[in-house]
Amino acid sequence: MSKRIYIADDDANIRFIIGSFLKNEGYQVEEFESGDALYERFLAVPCDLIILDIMMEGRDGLTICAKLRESHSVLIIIVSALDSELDRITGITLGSDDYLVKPFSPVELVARVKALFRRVDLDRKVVSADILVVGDMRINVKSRDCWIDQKKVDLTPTEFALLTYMFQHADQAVSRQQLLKHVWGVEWDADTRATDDILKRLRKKLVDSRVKVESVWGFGFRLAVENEHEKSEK
Amino acid sequence: MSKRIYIADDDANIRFIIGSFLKNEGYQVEEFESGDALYERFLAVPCDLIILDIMMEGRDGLTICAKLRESHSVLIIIVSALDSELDRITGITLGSDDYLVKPFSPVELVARVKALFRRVDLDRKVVSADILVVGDMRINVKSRDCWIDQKKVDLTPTEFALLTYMFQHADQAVSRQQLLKHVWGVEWDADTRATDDILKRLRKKLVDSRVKVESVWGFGFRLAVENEHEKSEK
DNA sequence: AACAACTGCCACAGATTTGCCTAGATTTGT
DNA sequence: ACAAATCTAGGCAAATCTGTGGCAGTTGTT
Repeated sequence: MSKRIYIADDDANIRFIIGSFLKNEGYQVEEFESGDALYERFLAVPCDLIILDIMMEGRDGLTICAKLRESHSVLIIIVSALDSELDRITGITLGSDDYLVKPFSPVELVARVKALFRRVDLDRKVVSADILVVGDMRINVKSRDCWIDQKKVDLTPTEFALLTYMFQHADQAVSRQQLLKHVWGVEWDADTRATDDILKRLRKKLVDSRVKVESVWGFGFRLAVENEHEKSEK
Repeated sequence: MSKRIYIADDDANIRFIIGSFLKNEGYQVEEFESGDALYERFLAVPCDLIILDIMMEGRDGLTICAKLRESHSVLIIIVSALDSELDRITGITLGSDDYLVKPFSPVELVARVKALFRRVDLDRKVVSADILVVGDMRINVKSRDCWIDQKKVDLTPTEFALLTYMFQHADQAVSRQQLLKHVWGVEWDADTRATDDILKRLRKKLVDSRVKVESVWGFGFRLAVENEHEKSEK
C-alpha cells in the first residue's frame, strides 16, 4: 500500500521539487499552498506523513502541527528557513517528528521520510495499536480502560464503544446515523436520541479532561481537544 | 496495562517535550524537577522506566541511578549534555540500560524506550514457556499445578484451563465468548453462564493472592494484580 | 454400590445501564 | 425580534448484568 504524503509550502518551486522527488519514490503526494488548506484536506482524507513549512501566511506551520498532534499521530516533518536553536526546540515541542532547515537537499528529505516510515512500520509489527491517545486522554482497547492523565475513568459498555469510535475519528464531525450504525450496529433509520443520551453521560465523565465532545448543530458530534491558546481567543 | 515512566530533568522544556512524545505513545508519564523528587515518588509508586538527566542540582543523576539499582530492577535511560567517553562508561556501569546525549531527537528517545520495553517483554515470554507468572502467582502448564507464593493451590481441570487462558491474557479484558471458544471449545453462540460459575469458584481460591479476577461490566473479565500503591491512590 | 468431586443450571436479590420523556435553554432563519 | 427547530439536563422505569447459594446430573474412585 503506497503511503500518502501531504506537503504545505507557499513556495511553488519548493513544493514542486519536493513533490517530484517523493513521487519518484512511489509515494502518493498532494501539495498545498497553505497549512490551512492542508489541514482541511487532512480532516477529510488523513495521510501518513506531512511536510510543513513553518514560515507561511495564515496560521503558521507550528500551529497546524500542534493542532494535528492533539488528536492524531500522523508523522510530521517541519521545514524552516530559520536555523535558530529556539525554533528547533519549539518545533519539536509541538510534536514534529523531524526538522529540516532550508536549504536542504531533496535527497536528505527523502532519506528522512524513509527513515520515519521504517520506524513506524517496525512499531506496527510489534506493538499493535491498542492504545488510542487524544489530548490528555488515552483508552486501551485491549484492557478496556480509559484514563484522563493519571486518573482512571469508569465507562459503561456503550460509552466505551462510543468513545472508541470518537477517538478513531477525532476532529471529524460524526453524524448520529454513523454512530448508530457503528456503535449500536443499527442499520435502519432509527429515530432515536440514544446517541445524545450516551454522549450526555460521557460529557459528565470528561469534565476534568481537555478532550471535549462538541455538538455539530443539526448534524452530530465532534471530538475536540480544548486548547489553552484557543480558549483565550474565544 | 500501560507502562509507567518517570522523567527527571531540571529543564522544564525538555521535560515537556519528552513527556508529550511519550504520552502520545500511550505511556503513563510523570515529570520531576529533580532526581530526588523522582526517587521519593518511586519509593511510593514504582514505575517501569526512568529517564534521568545526570546534570542536575541536588544529588546528581548517577547517584540516583545507583541508588535505584541497589534494590530495584527498573529500566533506566540516562540523558546527558556531556559527551565524554568517561561519563558514558560511568553511567552504564552504574546500571543504566541506555544512554543518550543531548541534543537528541524525541523520536530517537521514543525508539529507545520502545526497544527496551520490547526487550524485557520478550525476556519474560521466553522464560515462561511453560511457567506463567502473574503477580504473586505462578502456574506450571506442564506439571499442571498452581502456586500462590509458596502455597500450592488445587485446581480442577476447567479451573486450570481457564486460569491458564487468563494468565496468557493478563491485564486484558476477555469476553465470555472468547472464554467459551478457547477454554470450552464452543463455537456457537451459547447462552450460558458457565464461565461465571468457574470464575466464581476460582475467585474463592484466589482470595489469598494479589491476583484478582475483575469483572468488566457488560463484557467479561480481566485478570489484574492488586497493587498496593494504586489502591491507596483511589 | 456408595461416595466424592466436578460442572452446569436455576432463581433471586441487588446494582447498573440505558432509552425515553419532559421542561427549559440555545441556535437558526425570516 | 420572533417562531421553529434543535440541543441539554434531570428524572424515571424497564431491561440487563452480576454474585450467591442451592441443586442435580455426570464422572471417576473406592
